[in-house]
Amino acid sequence: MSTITLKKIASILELSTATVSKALKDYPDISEKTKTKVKALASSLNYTPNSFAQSLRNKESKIIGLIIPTIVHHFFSNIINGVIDAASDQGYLVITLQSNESYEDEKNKINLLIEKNVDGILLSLSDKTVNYKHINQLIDDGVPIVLYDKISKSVSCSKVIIDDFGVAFNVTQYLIGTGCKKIAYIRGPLRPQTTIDRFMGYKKALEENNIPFDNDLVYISDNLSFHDGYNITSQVINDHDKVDAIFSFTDLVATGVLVRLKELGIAVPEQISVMGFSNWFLSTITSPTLSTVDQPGYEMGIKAFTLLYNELNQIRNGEPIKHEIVEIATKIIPRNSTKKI
Amino acid sequence: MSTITLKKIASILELSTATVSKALKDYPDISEKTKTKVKALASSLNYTPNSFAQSLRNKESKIIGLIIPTIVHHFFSNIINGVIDAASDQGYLVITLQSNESYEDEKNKINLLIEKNVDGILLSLSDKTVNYKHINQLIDDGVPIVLYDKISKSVSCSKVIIDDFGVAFNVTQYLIGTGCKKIAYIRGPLRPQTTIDRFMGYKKALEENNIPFDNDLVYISDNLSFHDGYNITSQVINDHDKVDAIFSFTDLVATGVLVRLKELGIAVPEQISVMGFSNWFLSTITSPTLSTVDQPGYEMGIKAFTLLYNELNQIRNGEPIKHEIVEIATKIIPRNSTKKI
DNA sequence: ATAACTAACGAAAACGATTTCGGTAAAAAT
DNA sequence: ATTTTTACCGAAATCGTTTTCGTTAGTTAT
Repeated sequence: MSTITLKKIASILELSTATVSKALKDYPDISEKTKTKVKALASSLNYTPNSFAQSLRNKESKIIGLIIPTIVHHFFSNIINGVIDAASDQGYLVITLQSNESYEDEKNKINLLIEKNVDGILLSLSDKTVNYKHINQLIDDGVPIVLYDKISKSVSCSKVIIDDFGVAFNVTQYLIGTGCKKIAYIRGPLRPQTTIDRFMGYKKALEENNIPFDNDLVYISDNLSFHDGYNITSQVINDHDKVDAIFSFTDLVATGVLVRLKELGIAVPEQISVMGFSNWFLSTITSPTLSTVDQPGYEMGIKAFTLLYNELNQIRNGEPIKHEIVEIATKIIPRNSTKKI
Repeated sequence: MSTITLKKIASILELSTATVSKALKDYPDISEKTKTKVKALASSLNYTPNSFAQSLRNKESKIIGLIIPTIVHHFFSNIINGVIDAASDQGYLVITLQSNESYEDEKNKINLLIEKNVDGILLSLSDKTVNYKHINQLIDDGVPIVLYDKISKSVSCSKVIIDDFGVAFNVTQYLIGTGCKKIAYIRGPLRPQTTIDRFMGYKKALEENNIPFDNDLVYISDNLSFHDGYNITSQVINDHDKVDAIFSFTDLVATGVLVRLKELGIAVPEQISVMGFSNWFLSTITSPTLSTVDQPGYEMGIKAFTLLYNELNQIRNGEPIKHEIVEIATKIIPRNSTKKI
């Protein structure tokens, strides 16, 4: 009932709190005899240090903040999972918050975390964030922060990303390798770096294969939804003849593409190949199953925490802080919505 | 850079920290003049109270713990979302942890949260948990806890549930209403209360319609996976003639059922109706789309936090703690995998 | 003019854990 | 026998906020 403290243990053993504290942490200036005595009593009394007092004294909470654009999302769920696992391994706990792809929310949530004195923050930028003052402010204040997935090149901090450019390049190359020549591309919103890089990869691959880039073949899906994929597909078919592939920014959109193509009686992949991105679970159960790119959220989460953890240690040891940029490997997962090579 | 504290403000204004503290919290024994002076300086200096000191002093962290069996799961993602939203509204932050459906993990994660002095815990029991000592221990220690979704009737605390029995009863009734007479049921693991209740609801509906219960029509899916649904469907077709409906514990399993039936050339719903449970997103994109039951995770999350919050307030006010059991409404969502009434 | 209030502020003691800097005893060295 | 070590332990200051209980100066009442 009544919480048990160092003072209580000390008074029972007729020692000082200083001695008890040091005994529990194996300080060399405490005899083995009292150490074992103290430890025995502490464990029998089920003593756990008051974390508030520890945090106050040590100036660290052993808690980190994680800001996710949208929690209910397969990829980001995996990120959360990875972060929490990696953090637990090092004795850190994770407070998760959601930015809802809103700049205001992002700022507010960051402030909440700062007020709670988290030791560091893991952040994926909202699609609406175009101003990075709030992030740079954090960095100036010495709050360790690492950006993951949706990053900005104009912020100087550690980052975990995938090689969006390279992957999009390879995917396009792959489609061309299966004989596709007129590849429509459904891209995401204009601003985020990921959407820009993937778009550039797509474009570059066309160039290298001497396929003229046609801006009319590029469609924008603003909210990356099933319905966007569905509707855009109608447009694609309406606008163009002989499109033989649709490469879509994310699996959810690609699923909409598949459904619409089936309605239109267009054979996949015989007439049109469809390629997704992210390897959501649902890509394994569409018909036909969806070729896609594995985007390893769990690993990204692990890595993001690891980078943060490194910076935390650098700070603790008074070393200069080294920012690191890590690229997570991805791979194409061919399934039945694209032709065999 | 250097963190700014009450003491610092006090010395600048030549006041005591006591006065500054009270001024910021609008104590009546501070003059308006000094209040405005203090507040002005505090905000211009961007003062935020040190949460560690506050927690230590006030004995509350304004953080709650949330334990989820598996994070990467549509229903539970929605729970997380609801909890976080409801908590933020009241100034609480949420530490999320995962039990991985393991009893040991569940115990350990609870301990981590307790050591961090969270103000309360939201818990969904792991499938492996059959012993409730660790939970009752918490309750005895006065830690507010509310169970959600996967609960136990033998623990006395607040709970948020859906009426599993009633829903399963209604679903079965619904299938019978569309003309089904031989309904196979794919249930979940034996122990959890939700799986028991849903099974009982299924059974009861058969009884009330004078359809003899046949235990051979009940299959167990231990890990509630797509593959379980797929494989069990093979068995169902192999074991029985004239099965005209398969009611499955969760959408993921039902999706496996759909895929396997399609492979076997069995028409859905003409030959066999398929019913899922949970209304995952994927149930809207299967072919045919899956009839299911809406299981509102977001609302459950909100409600779960609300119950916890109520208990927190009762404790703060020294009132007796009242446990509450809330049932969240669910509804059947007919789609194309079942016949029209 | 004295007593009785009121208004406005501060001193100081928590909350628990950590750590520096001594201090005392016993053991070893001279 | 005296000095120097060594081995152990404790006092006390901190971390930053909160809150009780005074205290003082100024007001109002008698």
